[in-house]
Amino acid sequence: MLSVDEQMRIITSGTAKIVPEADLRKKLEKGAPLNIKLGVDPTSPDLHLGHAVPLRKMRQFQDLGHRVTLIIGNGTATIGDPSGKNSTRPQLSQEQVEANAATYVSQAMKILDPEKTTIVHNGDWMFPMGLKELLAVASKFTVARILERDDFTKRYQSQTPIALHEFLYPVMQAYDSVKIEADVEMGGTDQLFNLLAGRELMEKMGMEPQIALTMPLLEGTDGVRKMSKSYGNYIGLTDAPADMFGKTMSIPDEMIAKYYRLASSKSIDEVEAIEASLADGTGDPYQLKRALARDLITTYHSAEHAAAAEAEFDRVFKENQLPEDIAEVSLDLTPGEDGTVYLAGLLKDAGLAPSAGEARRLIDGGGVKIDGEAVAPKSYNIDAALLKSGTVLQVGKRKFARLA
RNA sequence: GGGAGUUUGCCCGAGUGGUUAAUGGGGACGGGCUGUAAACCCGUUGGCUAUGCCUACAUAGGUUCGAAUCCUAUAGCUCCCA
Repeated sequence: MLSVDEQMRIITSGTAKIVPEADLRKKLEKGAPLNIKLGVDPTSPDLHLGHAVPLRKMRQFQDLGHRVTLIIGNGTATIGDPSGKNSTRPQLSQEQVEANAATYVSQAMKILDPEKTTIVHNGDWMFPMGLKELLAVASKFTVARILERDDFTKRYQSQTPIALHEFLYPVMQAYDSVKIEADVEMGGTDQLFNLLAGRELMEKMGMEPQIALTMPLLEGTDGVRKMSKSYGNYIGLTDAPADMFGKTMSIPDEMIAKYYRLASSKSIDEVEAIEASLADGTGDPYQLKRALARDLITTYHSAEHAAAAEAEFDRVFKENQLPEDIAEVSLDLTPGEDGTVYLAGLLKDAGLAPSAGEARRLIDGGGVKIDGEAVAPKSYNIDAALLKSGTVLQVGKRKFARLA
């Protein structure tokens, strides 16, 4: 094991908050491997880069010789985490949760070291709990304490409903820490309250409290809101290499350093060199972004996929060539009596536009191309001869379809 | 249990009987410039083979020549009292 100082340097890098930092040092000084906890709610079947942030940190812990306990929140997911939400989350069925959990684990293992990872389901102890046990735990918290939580305060003040069961979420998450005897619990900054609840509960139940370690939230590809599937600004860990490349290229320059630090496989020293080069202007943001995209694809797919995705990107966006793989669509091209076909309808049927009306607007806006040629405004009905097998319809820069 | 208020398009938010899918902003999308970045400029933002037709301002009825706007009931939400 590395020295405590060296461990601290690696562990603290990129973190948002460690509460309390001094106690983390004390735990490390004992020399025994620590038990690092991360609870994940399998509310959606796949992970995105934002989820990868704490996983990356945990991997660093593992590389330092510590152990990780990954808690699949099949129990807590039935409550729905109120964190960062201004409304009650929908409660999920057990089947959905189980299915999601399976893919969740396989994706997490692309980052974590399986040898040093224990996976547990908190439903295993949550569901069999009787009212007696629940009350014993819940009685350790006061309503005032739970209401302190920012999300609840805001919702209460903005007259947004808070359902009673939502109060149980931090309580049950805290209980997880007791059950697995966590030394450190990881989470995003929005998890701080939940993590501190764990500290409190452990202490009240006569245990050494865990350390709360939060990671900054990673903003999505818009660079503004946190990465989230519901905002549509996410880079999914299972995204196809081409998508992963494109999405990475679309992040704002200001986010490059953060993405490297929180989500890439680069070491702390490498990240710091990149940060410095961006700060003094010697680093080319465009090239750094490309390199970042390659790094991500290499992690979640392979180096070969990364190279292929990059080549494809250049082909489509630098040279304005057609992509290699274009989905084929079978459309009814039967011309009307005047020898024309309804282009707006075709675009809709091909899935390139949500409605024929939208397709018309796209045509008028110059966003529709046939074999690379822009279609003139108002050409909703076009000569049937223009469309034959192999013809490529394009909407915007990235939506293509080839006629079967 | 009683009372008051509120409910508009993806989101916020104008609009209190009378041309009009309904001001404005955000977001999103398309075009230009670029590096699928930012900034900036332009356009679009209910459906429909469309100089028109249909559906829309929580839901269902009603008043009226005419309703997002008035009335009634129902539902959701919020607050106050108990």
